Amino acid sequence: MATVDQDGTTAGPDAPDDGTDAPASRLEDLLAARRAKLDGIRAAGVDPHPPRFRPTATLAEVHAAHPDLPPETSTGADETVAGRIVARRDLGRIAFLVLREDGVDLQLFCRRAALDAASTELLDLLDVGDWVGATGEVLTTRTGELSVAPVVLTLLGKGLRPLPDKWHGLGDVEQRYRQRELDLVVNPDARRVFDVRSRVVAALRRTMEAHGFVEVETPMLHPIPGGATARPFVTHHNALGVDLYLRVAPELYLKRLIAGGMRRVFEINRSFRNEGMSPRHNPEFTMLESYAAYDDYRDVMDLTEALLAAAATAATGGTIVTHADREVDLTPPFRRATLLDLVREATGATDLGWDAPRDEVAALCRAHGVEPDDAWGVGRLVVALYEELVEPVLWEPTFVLDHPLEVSPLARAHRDDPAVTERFELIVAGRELANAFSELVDPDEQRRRFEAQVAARHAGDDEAMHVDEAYLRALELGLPPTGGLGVGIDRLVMLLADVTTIRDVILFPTLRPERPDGDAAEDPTGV
RNA sequence: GGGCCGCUAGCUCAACUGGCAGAGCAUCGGACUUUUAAUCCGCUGGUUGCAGGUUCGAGUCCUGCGCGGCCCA
Repeated sequence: MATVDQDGTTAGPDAPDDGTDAPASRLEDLLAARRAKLDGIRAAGVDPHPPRFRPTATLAEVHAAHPDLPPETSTGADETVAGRIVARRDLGRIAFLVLREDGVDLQLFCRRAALDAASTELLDLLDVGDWVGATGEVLTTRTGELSVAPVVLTLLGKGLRPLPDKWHGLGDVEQRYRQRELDLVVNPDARRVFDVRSRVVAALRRTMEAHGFVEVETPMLHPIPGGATARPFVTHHNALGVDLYLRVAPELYLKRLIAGGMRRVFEINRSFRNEGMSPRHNPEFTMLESYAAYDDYRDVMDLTEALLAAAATAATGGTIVTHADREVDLTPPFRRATLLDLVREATGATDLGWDAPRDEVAALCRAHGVEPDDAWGVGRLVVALYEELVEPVLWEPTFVLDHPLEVSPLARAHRDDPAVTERFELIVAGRELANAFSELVDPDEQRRRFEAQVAARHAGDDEAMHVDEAYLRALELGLPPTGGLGVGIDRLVMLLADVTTIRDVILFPTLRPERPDGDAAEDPTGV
């Protein structure tokens, strides 16, 4: 094979060339070359998968401990570091390896004469992609680059597959999503986005806790899908012999906790909607939902502002962020405007009201390129105008208030106008980031709303809700006034990390499975 | 679901109007004691997404399929 003699010693520069060296270019050959080195490592008595390693410092810590050293400085400090080799430059009796750990790079300045015998042998068998530990002095090279000059190299894990191009990285978006691990190794921006995501979620949790909320976890397997108008995924429980639905929202269970006397609860977790995919929709996505006893939707607006300001600060250091080459000012307070006023403004129909004749509103829709559905009432028609004309162009954060009752089956009717609900959506950069309302807590009214949903379902709306008797029973137990909030975490991270597709903020976005080659795939459930 | 675009070596990309499938990087062999996409010399590497069709000849044209992207629903 390529570099290993039959007795397992390396075929280095001094070894005789027996002329059997296989070329290595096709993937198959690249893999074979690395396996040959793995064999050589084992033959040398080295465990390629050691059970444990103890660095004395992370690469980031080495950088932090030795800032701004002039060239050719010896620090006298010995460290043991570890990472993956992402670049290798061989210069005769010297080799430079670049280690990467947690997104931080550090150079190893390997003088063969300084390495012990085993490490010298190992050096010849190391490839880009391998995990390695190194012990030696921290110093700077002639060009001033901070480096560790190892005396000992330790193999921590052999990479058997080649890494993508060191300069161009991995460009194929499909591979980036299917093999996110590769994306994370070679594309620093992928790493940055998920660092932002982690900081944002942590900041949201801290803020909720600071506001007295308790984190809970409610079922993902629902006997009746509820809490949002959306098509669910169906699954099956074998032992119970029943179909269950992956939740489209945790809302109803969380409000049952308020009925049970938990004053303030929140959940950060996945929901699932069986709908089309787009740069803004993934079938599974993450929401923060919270419910607070005694609050109304105005209180929830204050909470929402605090959450966004905290998230923006965690992500970028401040509340003014850049998205798609434009500035977004997330400094509270945010603009507040009713949906009706925004539609009046956008259409010029200044006298538009919820009691307008349906025909007139439908005509207004057509005049603005919106095709009205026969099943839609005035409320839904005005929302259609809003979604077409207003939402996409709202750039600065805006609380859009008081959605029509027709499209808000779980929200309390407005205290001043029975045609609308006490509801808001927060729009930033043309996208809905949050949805909230003063919750409907009257069980009789809720039952009437559910029944209207069932009627809509029978009329062909397969996103309409079902009657959820367990939820109604909880409402009959009695709820105090309650303010509820849902925040789309994925979209929030998109905004704050300045990316335009949801797949870039989800580590493993949903994709059509790769077709199995050869025999047909077995049923993975084993039933 | 519909429309448009893409799929060529491990990676990033070329290949004119249908006429011998190429480059850089990586790999492999060699040189080199301070490199930074190291450099230099040499060699390799292909089911052009898959299946058909048209043609003397298909990466290129046609049909179907697969996967992805964008737009629309």
